[in-house]
Amino acid sequence: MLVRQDLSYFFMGKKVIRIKDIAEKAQVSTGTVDRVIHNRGRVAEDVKERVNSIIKQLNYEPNLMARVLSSRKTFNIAALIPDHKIDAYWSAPKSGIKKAESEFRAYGTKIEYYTFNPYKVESFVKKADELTKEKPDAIILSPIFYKETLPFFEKWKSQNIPFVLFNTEIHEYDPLSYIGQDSYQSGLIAAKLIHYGNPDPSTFLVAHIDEGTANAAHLEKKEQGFRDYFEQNSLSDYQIIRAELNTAQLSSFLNAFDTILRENPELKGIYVTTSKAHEIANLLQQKHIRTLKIVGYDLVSKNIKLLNNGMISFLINQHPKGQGYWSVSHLVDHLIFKKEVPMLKYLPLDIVTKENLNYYLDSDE
Amino acid sequence: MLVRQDLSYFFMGKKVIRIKDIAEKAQVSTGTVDRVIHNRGRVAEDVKERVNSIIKQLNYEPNLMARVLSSRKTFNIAALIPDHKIDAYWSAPKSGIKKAESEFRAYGTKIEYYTFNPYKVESFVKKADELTKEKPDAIILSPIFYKETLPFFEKWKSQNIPFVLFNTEIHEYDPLSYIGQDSYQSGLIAAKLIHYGNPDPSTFLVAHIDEGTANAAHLEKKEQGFRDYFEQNSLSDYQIIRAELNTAQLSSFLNAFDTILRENPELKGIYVTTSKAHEIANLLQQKHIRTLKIVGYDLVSKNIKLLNNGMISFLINQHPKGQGYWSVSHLVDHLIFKKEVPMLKYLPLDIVTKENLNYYLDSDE
DNA sequence: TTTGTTTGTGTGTTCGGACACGCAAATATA
DNA sequence: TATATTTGCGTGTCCGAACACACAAACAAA
Repeated sequence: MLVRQDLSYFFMGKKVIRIKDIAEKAQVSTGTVDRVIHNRGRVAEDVKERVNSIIKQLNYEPNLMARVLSSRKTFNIAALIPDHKIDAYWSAPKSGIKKAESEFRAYGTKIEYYTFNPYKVESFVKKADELTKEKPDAIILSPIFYKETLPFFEKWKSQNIPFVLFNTEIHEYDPLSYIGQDSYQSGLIAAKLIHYGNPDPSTFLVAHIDEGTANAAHLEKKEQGFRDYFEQNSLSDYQIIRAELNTAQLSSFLNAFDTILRENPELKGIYVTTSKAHEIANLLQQKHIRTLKIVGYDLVSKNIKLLNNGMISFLINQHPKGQGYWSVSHLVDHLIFKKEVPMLKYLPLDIVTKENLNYYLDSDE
Repeated sequence: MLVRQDLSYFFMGKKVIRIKDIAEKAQVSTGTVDRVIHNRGRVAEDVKERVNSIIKQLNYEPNLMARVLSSRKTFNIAALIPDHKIDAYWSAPKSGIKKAESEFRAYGTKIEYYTFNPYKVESFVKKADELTKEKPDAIILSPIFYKETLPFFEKWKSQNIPFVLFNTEIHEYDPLSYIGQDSYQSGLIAAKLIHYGNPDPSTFLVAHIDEGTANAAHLEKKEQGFRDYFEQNSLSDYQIIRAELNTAQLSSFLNAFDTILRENPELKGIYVTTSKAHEIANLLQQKHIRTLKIVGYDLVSKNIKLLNNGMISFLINQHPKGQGYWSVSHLVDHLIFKKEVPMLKYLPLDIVTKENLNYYLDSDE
């Protein structure tokens, strides 16, 4: 008969501590140590303290492999996200979620998708209701409807279901974690880029296109960052104007834009705070106007085309794929590995030109 | 007595395949399946085929947790890297390696560091010799000395020790993987940035500072990218000049630079292809020249200071930390998880301004 | 005092895979 | 033919942690 002896092995000169080692040192059984670790009760107070102090002293770190393997739970994560068939932007976060899903599948995570129409509140509420009924172990969502989301937060909170937000930040009922971009900083960057390309005093337009109240806070922060750049650098001879445009009503959109062009002959740059820079760029292309610098957001295909032909100067990439990925990753760290996860994770803001576009298109963060 | 029955559990509707399941279906024992999987021989040919076809058919994916847990090997990885006390640039890759080390410690990886003086070949050779004697399970290195590295590659190759290169690319004796930046593309980007800020025809300087032959290929590629940008965009009325400067001999450096300034009154921008943009920026600051746009590389503290006060317009970040991290990560994927790893990984090129600097300073990729 | 419940602790099985060993049958060598 | 060796396959233990269960002692209720 084979008996491999108890190695209690060493790693980098240090003994690797197992529950068994703690048990021996504390003169109790592994079961007791386990009960202490998981606070499952049924342990005498003095023993508990003794074990805990030994755990601390030996700097015990549980073996995650063994933990995952032995407690073979499956965690159901619900992802409440906008339908990418309706707004292409959302395909990136989804692919990030999918990437994480496949990476963490082995740990027993399962993701159920609830997709809603980003332009219809009812659709959001309906899906959120469905999801809540299923009582998932955790939730990922982009709460683009502020008012309607709050009651759900309350419910999840009371049911102790952790949720992670991405893309859109809501502070109330603190989520486990928020993954997103720093809108204010991105406004600063946009300003820098536009200013850098137009060193002489002129007029710049901040255009909020096609996003109503849903993202209002974000857009405001972006605009504030943009304006503050000029303020901070004492560039008071630059004029910043703003416009809210909606391409749904095409003719009024065209009119409004024409008016802006007419009334601002000194206009040299446009900062589009949403992913709709292509709407403006297309228009300018049709009008054969090539003197305006456009800075926009997000690597959606329509933007990419116009970045490549030079109509758009820069796109700021908010790592939408990374947002999806990290949302899941944080949840897995929390649920499975019981790690502390940061409450806030701002993803980097990448400045994308046609020259470095390739990296961001299929970067697998 | 408790008997938990064999669950052969389901996940997302699909049965999760274990060795046991394969064994049952193939009417053999798990030991046999194991021998097939690991090609340990001692299996009849027909059985082997049967098992293999079932593995394929059921799309068996080994449980990595279980694998790591049961085969409790420790892998010794040797990291051969330049001393960051001599050149600050190298602290970033090292911190990336350390990050990966702590992340993968649980999988049984141990990293031994061999640091050499990046300015002394002998130092490199000595450390490489030491390392080779230790017969590590894998090697990570930045082969900044081309000629001297080749014999080691040969040796490691013959000893079947996989090695990963980062930062500096050498094609011969193909490494397991190369992690680095696309120098040519970064030249293009630099050109775009400098041109964007100087739309009117003028002169630009490509300055190679303080790096001799070690990085020659890289620097050439950068310059080529820079020049090609103007070519591709038919900007033939821009003049591109080049200079190789060495700050070690200070007076000749100053003289050379003065000459350049004197002879090129139309000079509007400087592209520093190394991490030494601060040398130029400092000089210009002393001379109170603020009309030149400088684009350089790497977030070393001296550069950061000058980025923040506006002397340097942009820094291109080559993700040095990520290079270290991904080197280890690829090795772990290969050694432990037996995954396919890409032969080439170009990390993104980030355009850093003082506005988005924060993200890159402690971004934990 | 007897019976029931709570508290404290130890034991044994399991997760999926790796590998050492046992052992019979087939084949080779004497 | 007797003895060695190789080949093919099964069994059992272990990795470290989780958790179900067994069971004695302490305490409470009858």
